[in-house]
Amino acid sequence: MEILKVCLLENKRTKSMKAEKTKIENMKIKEITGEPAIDLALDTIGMNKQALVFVNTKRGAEKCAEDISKKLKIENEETRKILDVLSNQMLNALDRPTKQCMRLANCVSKGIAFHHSGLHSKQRELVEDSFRDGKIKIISATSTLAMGLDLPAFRAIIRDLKRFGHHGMSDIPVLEYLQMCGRAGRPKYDSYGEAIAVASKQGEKDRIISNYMKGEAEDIFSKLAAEPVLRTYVLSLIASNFVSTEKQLKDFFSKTFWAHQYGDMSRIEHMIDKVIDLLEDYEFIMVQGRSDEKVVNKSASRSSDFVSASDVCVGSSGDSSNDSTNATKLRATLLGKRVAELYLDPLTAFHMVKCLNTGSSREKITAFSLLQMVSATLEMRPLLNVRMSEYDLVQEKLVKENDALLMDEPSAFEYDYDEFMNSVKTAMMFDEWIDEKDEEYLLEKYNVRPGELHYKLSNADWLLYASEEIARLLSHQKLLKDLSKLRFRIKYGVKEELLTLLKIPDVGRVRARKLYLSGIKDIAGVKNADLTTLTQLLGKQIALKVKKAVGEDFEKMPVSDGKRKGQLGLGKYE
DNA sequence: GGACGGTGAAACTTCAGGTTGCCTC
DNA sequence: GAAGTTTCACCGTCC
Repeated sequence: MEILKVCLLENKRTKSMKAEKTKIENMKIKEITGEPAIDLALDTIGMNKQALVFVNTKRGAEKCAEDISKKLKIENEETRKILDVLSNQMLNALDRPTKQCMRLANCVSKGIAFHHSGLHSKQRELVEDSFRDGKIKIISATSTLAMGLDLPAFRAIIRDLKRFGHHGMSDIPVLEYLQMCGRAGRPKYDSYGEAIAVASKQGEKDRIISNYMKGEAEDIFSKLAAEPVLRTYVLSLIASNFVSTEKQLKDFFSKTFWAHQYGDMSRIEHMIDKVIDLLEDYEFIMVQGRSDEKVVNKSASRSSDFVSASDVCVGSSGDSSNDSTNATKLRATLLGKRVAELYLDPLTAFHMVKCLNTGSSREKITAFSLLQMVSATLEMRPLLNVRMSEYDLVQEKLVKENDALLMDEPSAFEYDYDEFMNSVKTAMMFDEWIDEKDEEYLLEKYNVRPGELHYKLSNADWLLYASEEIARLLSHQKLLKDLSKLRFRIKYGVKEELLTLLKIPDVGRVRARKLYLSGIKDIAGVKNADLTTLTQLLGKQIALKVKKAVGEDFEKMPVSDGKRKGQLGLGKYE
């Protein structure tokens, strides 16, 4: 078991502390830069050990890694070669290196790396693996690295204990602090480890000792208290037939940790009632037998959406209780059942239903209108923020696409107007992605790092899939093709014209575009193209595979390597 | 006199992380 | 709240 040695290092940046020497309990750290976190990292390298430095922003993680790497010189030729190879791998992880890739590659060439959610997953894995191999000595990271990773870090240097939140800068939770400390001295790698928190002044030092080192971890609160979570689970319980009456539903919640913590069951019941009303209004559930039963004006065609009682009710249909809530039967409609299966917040699903109804009555809808529809959901948050300098640009796009939008534009004075504008900007970013703009362009224009981009893209893909499922249930056949095409374009980041070529294995956005620009626009074009042309465009191996995929196996036939002089191989820079 | 570059102050911007579906177009 | 980035005004130099 590891022993945590928890120490404090005073930050000498503060003027009042300047006269004081940097001190750590039982340790002397050589002052090189005056930045405690950096000096500690350098000291760790001097001990031939490894460390993680935890900071509160992605930018901070990058700068910290850069600052440490600037102080290092790799003298051993063999080590330099190993790091150069690694650095090259980091640089070429994407089709085209971004500024972030170059920054990471530079740091890695000195054995230092940064790690945060903005990194591409390939780079993140490479960083973690190289730290385990001992090639990387220091990782400067945000809290991504604090959760559950088993790394051979002798030290966890916690530089920042504050983070920007909903109410400005605030202290990180004690639980998170403990998670960070727990990264040091893992049993597999060290007999003990050191967790070091950096304080900027005496007051902060005392606060860290009392709040974090001697403080107790926070209580855990049930997430059911959050309305989106509650309505999702109420629908889910009904749709999965886990409950079929109001009484069963309330009984279920009365036994949850939420009820235990909240105490006041009558208020909880009131909240559940509100959610039931909402779900009924949305036509995701049917409520029967309630004393104040509402008359919902449903069209005859819509009634076919409901699952029959025998389909959805659990065996309690013969329940003879006299209790009024027990008599109130809850059944999910087909639509409600699917919404629950898709794990969507009912509010999001209802927003989609409204938008898709609007879309189905239109002659034509654009990709942008669907992208804005999914961008305006809770699931897509946090959205890209519209800066003051970008306001005109977003407004211009809005004017241009106004007729295409599927939701109503809120008034500029409404509370959610800013979020609406943000949804337009987020949709603009997706729109540029499917217009074949690459990661570097999107990083420059929208300040979205590759890792965040791919997270947002997979979110958009999920929401578009959910929209497709809802459109299918609503019989909006016309929209199904648009949605499915858009999902494909989001996945690959391509214009519509490349969709056919992407069906060929080993052909992604880059190769498809090369083929298209050379006049090879579809499967027939690939069949008709001679192997030499394909080899010049894609390289020999891929050309053979592509030919094989369209039914022509050249594998055993002799073929001339049609590579032009100076042509690159099938690397990422093609 | 105008273009250009350097400098510093002021204004502005940004700030962690990442479940859930299905496999088809 | 703080750090980093962008913008802008001002000044000096050069042609």
